[in-house]
Amino acid sequence: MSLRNAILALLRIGPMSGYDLQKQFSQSVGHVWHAPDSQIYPELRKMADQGLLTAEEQARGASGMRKVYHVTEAGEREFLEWMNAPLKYQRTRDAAHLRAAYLEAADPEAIEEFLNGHIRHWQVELETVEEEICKIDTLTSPMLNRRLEVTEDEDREATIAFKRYSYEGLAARARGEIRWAREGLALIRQLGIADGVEDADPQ
Amino acid sequence: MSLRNAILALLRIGPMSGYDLQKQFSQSVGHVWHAPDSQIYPELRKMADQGLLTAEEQARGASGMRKVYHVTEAGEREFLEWMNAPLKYQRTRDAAHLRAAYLEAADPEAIEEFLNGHIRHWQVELETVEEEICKIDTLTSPMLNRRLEVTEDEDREATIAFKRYSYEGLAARARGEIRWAREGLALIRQLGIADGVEDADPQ
DNA sequence: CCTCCCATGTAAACTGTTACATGATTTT
DNA sequence: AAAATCATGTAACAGTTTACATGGGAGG
Repeated sequence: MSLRNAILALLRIGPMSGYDLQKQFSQSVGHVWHAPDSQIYPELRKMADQGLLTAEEQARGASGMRKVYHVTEAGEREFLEWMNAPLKYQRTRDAAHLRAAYLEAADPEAIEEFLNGHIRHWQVELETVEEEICKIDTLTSPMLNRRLEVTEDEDREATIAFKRYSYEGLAARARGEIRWAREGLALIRQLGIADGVEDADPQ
Repeated sequence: MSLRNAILALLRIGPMSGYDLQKQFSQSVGHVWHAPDSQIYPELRKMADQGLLTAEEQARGASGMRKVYHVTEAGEREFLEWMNAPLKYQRTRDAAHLRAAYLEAADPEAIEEFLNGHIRHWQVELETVEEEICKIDTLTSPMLNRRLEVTEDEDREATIAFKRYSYEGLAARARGEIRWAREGLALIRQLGIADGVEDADPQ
C-alpha cells in the first residue's frame, strides 16, 4: 500500500507524468521505495479512477501524448491519514543474513565473494545516498527545491531537516552493513577459511 | 526464491513436518526470513513434486497424520548451488524512511509517536535477537545443537561462529535503527516541534 | 468438558518482477 | 541517420498477505 503513498508524496511536490515519476523512483526516491514503470502506470490509473488523482492530458508534438497527474483533495487526505497513522512494519526477509547464518555450507571462495559483494553493494548505496545528502545541503536537489518553492518560510527548515534525516538513516544503515561484512572477512580469516593463503605462498 | 532456500537450510538440520517448520519461521529463523503457514505447506508440496524433498508420512493417533520432510540429494545440490552463487539484492522498500523524508506533513504528536513506535519495534527485535545470541553462546539453542550433533568436530567452530555472526548483524541493525529514531526525537525537539512542552509547563 | 497445541491446508486479493511491445521526439 | 530520451503501456509469472476452514490429541 506504500507505493500509493510514495506516489502521493511525490505528486504533492508538484504535478508529474508517469514517466517523470518513474525517473524519481529509479533515482532519489528509489533509495527508500523502488518501483518499476510496469507498476507505476497501472497504479496511477487506479488512483485516478478512485479519485485520488486527476489526469491532465497534454499534447506532445504532432501525435505524442502526456498525462500529468495532480493530487486531488481526496488524495491529500489519504496521504495525511497515512502519515498520521501508526506505521505497519513488514516482516523481515533478508537473504544476506539468512545466508550468513549457514555460511559454513558454502565454499571458501564463495564465502569471501559473498562478503565482498555485500560490501560493494552497500558501498554503491552509501555513495549515492551521500551524494543526495550533499545535494540537500547545497540546495541543489531539484525535487527538494521544487518543494521549497511552495513551502511557507517557517516550514522550510523542517522540510530540509527531515529529508536530510531520512537519508542520514540510510547512510548509517549502509555503513553498518559494510562494517558487518568487514567483520565477516575478519572472522573467516580467524577461522582459517579465507584463501588469503594464495597471497602468503607466492611460488 | 529464498523461502525455498530457507526451508532447505532448516531441513538440512534435520527432517521436520510443515508444522515444525512453521514454528521455526515464527521464531528463530523468522528474524531473517518470515513465512506464514499458508506459504509453507504449498511450497513444501511443490518442492516434493520437484524432487527436492521426500515426504515421510507418519500416523498420529487414530486418524491423525503428519508428513515429515527430508532433503533429497537434488535438494542438497540446489541449496549448495544457491549458497555458492552471487546473492541477488532486492530493491529497498522502506516505509519508515519513506515517511521520515516527508515527516513535516504529519502532526507533531504523530511524528513523535512514529519515532517512538520505531524505537519500540526495533527494541523488541533487538531483545529477541540478543536472546538468540545468548542461546548460541550457552549452547542452549535447540536447532543449533541439533545441527552440531551431525557436524564434524572441525566444522563446529565455524557453524557456531557463522550463526552468531548473522545474529550479531541483526542486532547491530536494530541498534542502528534505535539510534536513528532517537536522533529523530532530538531533531524535533531542536526544531521546536515536540510537545515536550506539556512536561515543561505543569500548571 | 474445555482449552491449548498439533496438524494441514484452500481461496482470494494484493504486490512485485521480468520481459515484451510500440512509437514519437530530441540531440548528436 | 542514428542514438538517446520521452512516453505509455500489456502479459505472464512469482511471491506475499489475509482470511477462512477443519479436525484430532493431550492436559488440566
